[in-house]
Amino acid sequence: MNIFAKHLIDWYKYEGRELPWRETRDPYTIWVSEIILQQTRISQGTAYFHRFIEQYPDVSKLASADEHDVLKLWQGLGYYSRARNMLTAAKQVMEQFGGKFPGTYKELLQLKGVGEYTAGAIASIAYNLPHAAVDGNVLRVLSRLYAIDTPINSTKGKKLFSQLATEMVPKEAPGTFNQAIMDFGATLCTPGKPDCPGCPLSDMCEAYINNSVENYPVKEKKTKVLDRYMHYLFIRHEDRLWLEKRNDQDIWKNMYQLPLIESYEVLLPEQVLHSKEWQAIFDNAQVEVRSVSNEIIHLLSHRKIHAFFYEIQLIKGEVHHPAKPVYLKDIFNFAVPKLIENYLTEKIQITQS
DNA sequence: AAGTCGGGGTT
DNA sequence: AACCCAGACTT
Repeated sequence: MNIFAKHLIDWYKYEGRELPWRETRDPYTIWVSEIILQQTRISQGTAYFHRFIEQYPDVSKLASADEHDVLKLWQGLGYYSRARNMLTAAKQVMEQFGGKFPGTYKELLQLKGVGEYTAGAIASIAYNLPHAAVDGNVLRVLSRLYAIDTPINSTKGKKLFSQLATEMVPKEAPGTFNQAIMDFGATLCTPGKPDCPGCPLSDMCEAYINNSVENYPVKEKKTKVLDRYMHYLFIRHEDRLWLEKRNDQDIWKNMYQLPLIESYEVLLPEQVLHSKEWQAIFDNAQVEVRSVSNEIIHLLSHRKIHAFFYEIQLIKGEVHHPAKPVYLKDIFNFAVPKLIENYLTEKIQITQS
């Protein structure tokens, strides 16, 4: 075994974290944990992991689930394509792999939502196969260890780091090594203020030797954030509220929301009330606009959403909109984006107090 | 190769 | 405000 792997596994033995999904070798359970933890901190994902395994204890249960139920379970976690893809993948396991979770790296890669990282993680942790699992932690650790300037998110960088990681994986303990290097990156070789004095690899770390640890890893690009303006209509009539399902190829696909008037520039309430969209929705109906919320900023990784909530009472007439009236007592059964959840939670509390 | 897709914690 | 988190998919 190479010296890096030896030190990392030794460190892991004493400093590694105890995590729920480390108590099993079941590939389904490990898969669930890996998908949940994509771009997600353990502190945020753990509760979702427990609820997911409780509701869908095996792949056949998940395969026969309703997509909306899975999205509801995923609500608040973000990157909802993960939930939709898991349902697709579960059906793949039932149909293409006869209900048995695929047992090789190549087969794992065929599952929807499983990329190189996740396939390597499952293959190594569940099956002890010698594949690397290169996540953000591994990129950081390797870039420092070898003082590599190639951007980690460039095509060249991905290939290079994947190669390095694969060479480092010891055939004796691939799963243990992959979890060790990830824990090491998450708790010691951290993005800011890494604990170099307490690091068992500092003697061999090129970046530390050059006193340049903070310069690694190198990334190219930055995502530019676009503004979107969402004018949500909280339309009430007696004990019902209008909700619609988002179907477009867009954020929050297949989740529910309040009827929406969207613009790509700032609109005053006066302009919303006189917009074509508004006129089309309410036509000859009689409504009262009870209130308009302040601007609520909802930040996503690549969008800045400016949201406004219009509280509208339908007095009489019809609402011409694909949205359907649902009973207020049922609204929390619908999967909604965090932005909507926050508003509804606050609004219903006020309504009931 | 660049853009899309969430939400939350840390600095 | 910027960065990052057990990334993958689409264009």
